[in-house]
Parts: sequence; structure tokens; C-alpha cells
Amino acid sequence: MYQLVCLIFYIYHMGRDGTPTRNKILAESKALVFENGFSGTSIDQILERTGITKGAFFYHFKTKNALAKSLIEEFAKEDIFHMNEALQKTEHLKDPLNRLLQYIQEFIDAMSGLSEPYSCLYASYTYEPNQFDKETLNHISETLLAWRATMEQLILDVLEAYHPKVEIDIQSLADHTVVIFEGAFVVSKALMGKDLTADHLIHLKNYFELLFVPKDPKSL
Amino acid sequence: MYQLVCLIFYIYHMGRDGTPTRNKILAESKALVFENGFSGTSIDQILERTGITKGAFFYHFKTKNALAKSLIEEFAKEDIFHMNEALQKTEHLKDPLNRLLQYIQEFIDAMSGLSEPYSCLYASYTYEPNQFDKETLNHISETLLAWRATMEQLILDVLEAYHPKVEIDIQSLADHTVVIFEGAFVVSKALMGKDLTADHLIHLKNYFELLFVPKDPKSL
DNA sequence: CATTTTATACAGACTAGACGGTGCAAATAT
DNA sequence: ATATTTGCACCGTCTAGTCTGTATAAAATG
Repeated sequence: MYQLVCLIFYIYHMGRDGTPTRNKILAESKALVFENGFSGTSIDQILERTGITKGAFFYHFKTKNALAKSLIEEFAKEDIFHMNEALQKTEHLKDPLNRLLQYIQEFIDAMSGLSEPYSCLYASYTYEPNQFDKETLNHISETLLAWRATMEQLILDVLEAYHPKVEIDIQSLADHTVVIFEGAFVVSKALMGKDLTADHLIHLKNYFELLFVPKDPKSL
Repeated sequence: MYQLVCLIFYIYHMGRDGTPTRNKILAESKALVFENGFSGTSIDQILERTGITKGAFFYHFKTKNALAKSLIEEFAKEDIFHMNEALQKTEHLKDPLNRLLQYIQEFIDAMSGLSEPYSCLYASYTYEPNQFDKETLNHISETLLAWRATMEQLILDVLEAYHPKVEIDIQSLADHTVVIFEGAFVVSKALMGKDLTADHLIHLKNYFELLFVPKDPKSL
């Protein structure tokens, strides 16, 4: 939608195309934020990395915080895209547990063979929350709530045909996937080694596999 | 040990006692780092919160980075203390699986009823790594490796009498506890609600409970 | 088709205030 | 008396953000 508006804007009005510049700023800024944190990243550093000047930067982003907001919007958009992509890829699976397990497997595959630790902007922002306005922080929580809703539905579908071997709280089980993602990112980075996310998602998959047993004994 | 040295130093040499000042700086700095990040926290802010002056601050800490190092040392010390405390509390339990489960339960109890999200300096530092020197970052990874070693031993003890229902990698299973801690901290903060760590540790406990079955069929 | 218009896209010098850090006199407790 | 702790003025550097001017390119005009 945003891009469509930009396109129309671009066709009807004139001038040079600024989107490559804007994208370069976004990409390099994100990398710098992961290295130095947001408040540890100066605009001059961004200019140095991108080879862009101050005038260009402040043309694209009114303030440094406007950049922060755009960064998180972009990041969340990609995140939700990957979430939906995995949903679609597993749509054809009839058995709800099988579908849930394959859903996790999609992310295991995606994160496998990642050489360096993956970084998440949600966690980055979360550990310096005062630097951002409410809108920016709300965007993060709303995205996590979208994950919660998706996982909750997948689990509810499983519970139609399976019952849990131990009593569980559905909401916290729904959140558990994101928890393991975020935790694995932190630990991978803290240990300064390779990314460990795939390994920990396997434990999540194991948990789901062990937790649910068919309601109907015949299907065993 | 460190405190003993300080005491002797204090008795043989004279002058005022600076430890309350130092502790106040450490406590308020930690709180500020969780709100603003490390580079987002200025020394002036620390002075404002503590009511201490610049001279006093730089008497206790040579540089801002020296504070960062002391903060992480203090935090890690307490962390390892809690780890060992839970180890001792469960030492009496004969059955290794029961001990592992009770070990996790200790942390569930500790984190239960926490009103606001818990914050971890490891994650905070990890998301702005360039701000810290190697020593400081190494201290974090070494502490996480201590957790890994402890959990690994607990799991190896379990594997003497139990076997896992699915194939597992012991090292990543050992790391899994810290992963869930860190992930739960991030998600709790990102959702801007209450702390969810206890709920997610329950899932970890469930996983261990479901994963291991006795080797000896008679003991069932 | 050449020229002018118009609005975007970029360049870079400049500023006011915040930053980490210093130096030293004064105060305090043993 | 003296080692230790504190208060505060001060400094060079870096910070986000501003301002003014220029370059680009499509569109309107003749």
C-alpha cells in the first residue's frame, strides 16, 4: 500500500528517484544498530557507511527517531511475511499436529546453516525502550501479538484432535515459539559463536511432538 | 573474597567509607541501562539519579566503560549465586530427573508473581556489543558457559537412569534453559506487560518431564 | 522541439547543546 | 594528620538537527 502510494506519487510528480538512497540508509542503519545499539549509532556513522550526506539523510527522515520507526516497520513487515509464508507452505497438511510440526520445521530449515548470529530489532529496541516513542514500541508488541494469534490458532486446531499429556496454558504455549527465537538470538550473540536458533527450535518441535497425543485411540 | 580484601584495606588504611556511594552508583546505573541502554545512559543522568557529583563518580570508576565492566561483574556474580543456590537446594534429591525438575521449579518459584518484566544485562550488552571491550563481553560468555556446564551435568546425571524419547543434542539442551530465560525477558518487556518467565519455565519443565523415560522398566 | 517551470533529491557548512572526562580545592572520617 | 571522598568549574569533541543552495528530471508552455 505504502509502496503503491509512492509509485503514484513518483509517476505524477517528478524529480530523481530517492528510493535506492532510502533503502541504503535503512540497510546500513539496521546493521549499525545491531553493532552499537540505536543510541550508540550516530547519524555521522550512518553517513560514513552509506557515503550519503547529511542533507540527503534528513531529506528522507525528519528525525533520527523517524528512522527508528521506519526501521521497525520494515523489520516487522518482513517478519510477518515469513510468518505467513510458512503458514501457506503448510496449509495443505491435513493433520493439525503434523501441520504445527512442519510449521516449526520451516523455520528450522530457514535458520539452519546461518553462519553468524541473527539479530532482532524487537530485542534491540526493547533493551533501550526510553529511546523510542510509544507508536514505535506499540508496533513491536502488536507484531508479537500477531505471532501469538497465529500460534494460538495452530494449537487450537491441534487440540481438536489431540489432547495435551500435561495441563497447558494455551496463550503462553503460543508465545513460547517467539520466546525461543528471541532467547536463541541473545544466547548465540552472547556466546559470540554461530547461530543456535535452529537447534533450539528443534527442542520446541520435540516438545510439541511429545506433548500432544491423539484423542481417538484408533488413529494410533 | 573481594569484600574481604576491601575490609582489610579499610582497617589498615583510613578515610571515609565509599562503598555505599559505589553501590548506589551501581544500582542506579543498572536501572538506567535497562531504560536507555548503556550508550543511551549519560553520566549526568546517573549523577542526577544518585545525587552524587562528577568527582565522586570518577573517583569510583575511572571511565564509563569501567562502570560497564563492574556492572556486569556484579550482575554475573548474583546470577551464578542464584544458580548455585538452586543447585544446593536440590542436592538432597536422589532421583536425577526429579532433581532436574525441582531445579527448574526453584526458578519458577523465584520468578512467579514478579510484577514487572525482569531485565538481563547480558542481553542488554549483547545488543550493543561494540560499546564494550573484549574482557567485558568475555565475562558474559563465560558466565553463560558456566550455566551450560551446570545444566549439562544435571542432564548427564539424568541420562544414567533415563533415556530420551527422541534423539537430543545434550549441549543445546543444556543451553535451552538460558535461552528460555532470555527469550521470556525480551518478550515480557516487548509486550509491556507483566513478567512471563515463570510460565515459559513451566514449558521447559514439561519438556524435560515428557522427554525422559526410565531405562529400567520396573521403576515405572 | 526548445525553454521554462516545478517539485524532488541531494550537498555541505554551521549551530547549540550534550557528551565523557580532567583538575583541583574543600570536606570528611579515622 | 592524612588517606580518602566529594563538589564543581572547565575542556575538547561529538551530537542531532538546520539552513541555504544546487542538481536532476519530468511536465507544462511557447
